[in-house]
Amino acid sequence: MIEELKSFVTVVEEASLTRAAQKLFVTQSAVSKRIQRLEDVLGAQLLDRNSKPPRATALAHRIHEHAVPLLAAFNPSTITSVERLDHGTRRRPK
Amino acid sequence: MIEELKSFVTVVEEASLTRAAQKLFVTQSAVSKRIQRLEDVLGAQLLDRNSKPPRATALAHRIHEHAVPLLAAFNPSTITSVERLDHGTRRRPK
DNA sequence: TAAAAATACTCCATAGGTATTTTAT
DNA sequence: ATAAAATACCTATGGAGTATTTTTA
Repeated sequence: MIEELKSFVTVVEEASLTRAAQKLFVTQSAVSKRIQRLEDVLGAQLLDRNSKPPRATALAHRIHEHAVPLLAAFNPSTITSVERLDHGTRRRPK
Repeated sequence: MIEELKSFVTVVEEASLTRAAQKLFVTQSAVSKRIQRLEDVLGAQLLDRNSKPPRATALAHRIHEHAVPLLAAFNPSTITSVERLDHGTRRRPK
């Protein structure tokens, strides 16, 4: 889930599926499909494919704006040591 | 992906996995696992399970704060008609 | 002991990789 | 012509349901 969101953010910032894929250590195909999936649930376009590299739409920028702070909250460095669960915090299966 | 995030938000707001599951039209089991998945990627707890219903952690509230505006951006009503792709906007396979 | 959450198990959908085709420059 | 993105195809993974067990109150 975070991966999908991170992919989107990376694509917008790199303005390139290929470069985003490299940064994310996945295939260009995978990134392409992740964006398409997002577009499908949105029912709207995130990329304008009439140019190459594709240009992020206004909607994409709006979402990007909110996605970045969320990803930051997910960043390990923003998590305090007391919150971190290294071991045995969750009930263990017997 | 949005579903997973929406589940988290719903759980925090309902303060109950069962009620969240009902609202989301999925199983309590599914919601439980979605939260656990998020906790795993975070490496931190989102819920304090020492009480019932479980209480959202500070981290959970921090993430919730950012997740809500993002979900709003994903809401169809915030998408303009020109952005919306009803048909034939994406290149069609021949 | 009753209600809620976690788990074990199974099944199927789908995310991702490879190879290829299509498209923009 | 060439580099980038989209697609077809296939496979493995993991997400979701059911049934059950554990746990809090």
